[in-house]
Amino acid sequence: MRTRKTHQTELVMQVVSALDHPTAGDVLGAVHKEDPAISRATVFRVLAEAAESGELQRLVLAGSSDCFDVTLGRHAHMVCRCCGAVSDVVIDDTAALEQGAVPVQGGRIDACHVQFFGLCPTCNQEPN
Amino acid sequence: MRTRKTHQTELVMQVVSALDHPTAGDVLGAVHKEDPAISRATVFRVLAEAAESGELQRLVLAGSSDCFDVTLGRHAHMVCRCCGAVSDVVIDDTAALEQGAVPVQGGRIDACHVQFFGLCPTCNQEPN
DNA sequence: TCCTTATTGAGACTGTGTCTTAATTATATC
DNA sequence: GATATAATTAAGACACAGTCTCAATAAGGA
Repeated sequence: MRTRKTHQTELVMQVVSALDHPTAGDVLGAVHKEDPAISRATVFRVLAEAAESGELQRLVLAGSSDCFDVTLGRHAHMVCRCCGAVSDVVIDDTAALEQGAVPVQGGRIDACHVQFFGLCPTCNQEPN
Repeated sequence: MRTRKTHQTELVMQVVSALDHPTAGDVLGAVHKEDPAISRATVFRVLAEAAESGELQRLVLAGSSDCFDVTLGRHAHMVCRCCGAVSDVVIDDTAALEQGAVPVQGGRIDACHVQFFGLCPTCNQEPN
């Protein structure tokens, strides 16, 4: 757990809140606009610790790099197949899906991860 | 499309069929037991091309490196949270889930990716 | 057998994420 | 306000998965 309040951590957390589902790289870019002296390791470390402590949610997505989300409640995500943007999706409970799932070789299912692909609002309105 | 039949491609495809959901690294390891002269680039390239042509399915999973599957039909996968092994899971149609999904910021949902986590048969039987 | 060109091997390169270590600095205590 | 100490940081090495380039090799048709 983090015991001291530092300029670096404050800035990272502020930037994460300001951006929409940023990757660590996105956060690093935005942080560097404010203070280029902050190191890459610090940004990755602060994000990892915030995710660890539950202050943020780390989104581990198929085919994208990890994103960070300030919305903590259970919800799913959509990855735009045009620009890669990640956005929130409200879904029904997946209990039924999990109930109906049969592990062919056996074993036990614990959890279910659902992720959508599609077009974000911006790309959906473009002529292509 | 591949027009020539080579020793390297034959060995890679044979190894993929023999293994269960191998990663490119797994395939490389197994290929090297037979012929250490085959290069990493060749293994990655052959796998990518086979996936591209539909001969194999590339599984892009959240939190794991890509795996290759000789089973082509639509099915889901379970990742063992103990050993990381990937195994097949038969699931119900996800159309209902997709129907009930609401993109909070708007946009359009195209596809749905479902992935399970749990214990593979082996890890499920261990005392821990 | 010879030629053409598809395929390969080697290794550079990229992106994402982690780890190590010495230097810095936030905060408690005086 | 000054000092001590231990948490935090900066820098950069490292690891891993995957891609790309390009000269060398070899498959298969003529």
